[in-house]
Amino acid sequence: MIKEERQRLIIEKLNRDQKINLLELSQLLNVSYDSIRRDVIELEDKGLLKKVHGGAVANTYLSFKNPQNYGADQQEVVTLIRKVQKLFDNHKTILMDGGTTNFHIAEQLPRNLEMTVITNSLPLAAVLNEYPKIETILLGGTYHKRYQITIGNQVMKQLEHIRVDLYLMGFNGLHPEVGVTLRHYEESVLKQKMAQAAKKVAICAITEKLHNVETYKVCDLQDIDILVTSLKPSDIELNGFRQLGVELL
Amino acid sequence: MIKEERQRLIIEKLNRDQKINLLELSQLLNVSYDSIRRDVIELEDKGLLKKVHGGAVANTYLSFKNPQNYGADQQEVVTLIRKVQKLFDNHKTILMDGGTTNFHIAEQLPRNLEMTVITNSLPLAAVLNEYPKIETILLGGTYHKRYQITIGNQVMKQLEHIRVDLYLMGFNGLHPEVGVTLRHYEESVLKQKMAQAAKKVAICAITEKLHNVETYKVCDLQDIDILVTSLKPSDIELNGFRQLGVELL
DNA sequence: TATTATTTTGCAAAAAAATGCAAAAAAAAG
DNA sequence: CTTTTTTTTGCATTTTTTTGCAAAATAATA
Repeated sequence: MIKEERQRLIIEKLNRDQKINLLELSQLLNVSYDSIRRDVIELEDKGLLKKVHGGAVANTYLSFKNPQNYGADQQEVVTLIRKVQKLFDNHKTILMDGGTTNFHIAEQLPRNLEMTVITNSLPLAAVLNEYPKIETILLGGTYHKRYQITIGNQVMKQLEHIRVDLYLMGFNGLHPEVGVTLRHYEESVLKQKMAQAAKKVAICAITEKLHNVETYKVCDLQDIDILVTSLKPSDIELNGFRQLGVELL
Repeated sequence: MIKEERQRLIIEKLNRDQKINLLELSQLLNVSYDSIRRDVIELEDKGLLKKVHGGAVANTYLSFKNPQNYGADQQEVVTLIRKVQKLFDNHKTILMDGGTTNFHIAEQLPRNLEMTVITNSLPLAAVLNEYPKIETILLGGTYHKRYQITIGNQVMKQLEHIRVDLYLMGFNGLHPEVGVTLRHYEESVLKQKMAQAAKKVAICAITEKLHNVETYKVCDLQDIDILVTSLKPSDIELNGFRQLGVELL
């Protein structure tokens, strides 16, 4: 039996039962436990299921997260998330702001990652709650209802006393000459401050946002240390982005 | 049976019965008492239920949204909430901490109330989000997963720069001689600080909490300006609570 | 207060996961 | 059709997680 067929059967069974048991499945399909386990790892990497001790469950199992409609570029988002995960390391402290990209990333982290996340996003704090070994620090301030983040002077002040290993910056537009841009002024100021509080700044861009320009500028491309995209570093789309000091992933 | 399957069955049974018994459940699922107990702890950490002695009940944050689930003291809670609403006025700034009581109060406010609420509770911020004219300020700090509040030094520091009209204090025990008490040390210290930041301090007590004493003391009864109960001010139960400076509602 | 039930804690056995390795199978190259 | 290279697979070993148990601490109840 070829791998693809096995994986198809796994997904089918998962859809029927909402859960699978590795041992049971290996006996049923008459292959070694390890093969099934490796299949499940692959399927998890593709974002098709969630691996748990002893088996796997559907992605939405026991979770209040509404099934994500990644939309057309689901595959791109999955690729992106896999790449950006390399930036997460045990014992690091990472600053993450709001936005859907960061939210998706936070949903897909390794279950036992041991680190500290500082954020001004309430949905992010809620997601991070699921990870037993992640310590979450929330930046306090005026609560922005629409974006579900805290903003304002108080957030700025707290940032002055913070120094993190990495800032994963959310944004709206990224252009080789203009730099990183945002649709909202207050956020753009906040993000500048956040960048100052970090040793390194990374941004994670879906292709759609490349070459896009919005109203308010956060910083130049040169101020970004790491740019994560789903493209190969040699891709034509990235012409102009290959600059001194910007690491392409 | 994998852990996730068990946990799902627990949640399902909980949704059906509104409460579960650990012993009963361990026999039903044929696993040790400890496993079930550990499952319940995990589920509580995820905010999916509330652990009680010998079992668990549906999470009040969620279940109270469903009026059917108010349980025995539904009527009392409704009376209380109606009374406490008199403390909320347009153009006031109120400090509210976590706890189910404050959560219920926040759920029932007049639609167009125009005021500012400062809080360290994430569920509270989420609820207040529904009111178009309430400005919410979130106190930032270390996120306590179980209670879904921020705690620690950072919260304390922010409180130093804050002065509010009223602090609606959540608590565990209230006794005429001992004063206001709490089950957790860190929270008790925080509440002291919060009380200092307010012109007036109010507490809202269901009868169950009257005469109750917990481990950590927050303040004396004299430090409370307003005590809201569902009882008449002349009620025998309130003997000892009628003290100089404490206004009974 | 005594008594019972429940929770907490530490511990050891069992189950499962991760890792490294080598044989087998498949694919690619010549 | 071989040979080489890559991928897949199963197995043994180590590490981690889960589980059940028992003693001690704590909470509820009579």
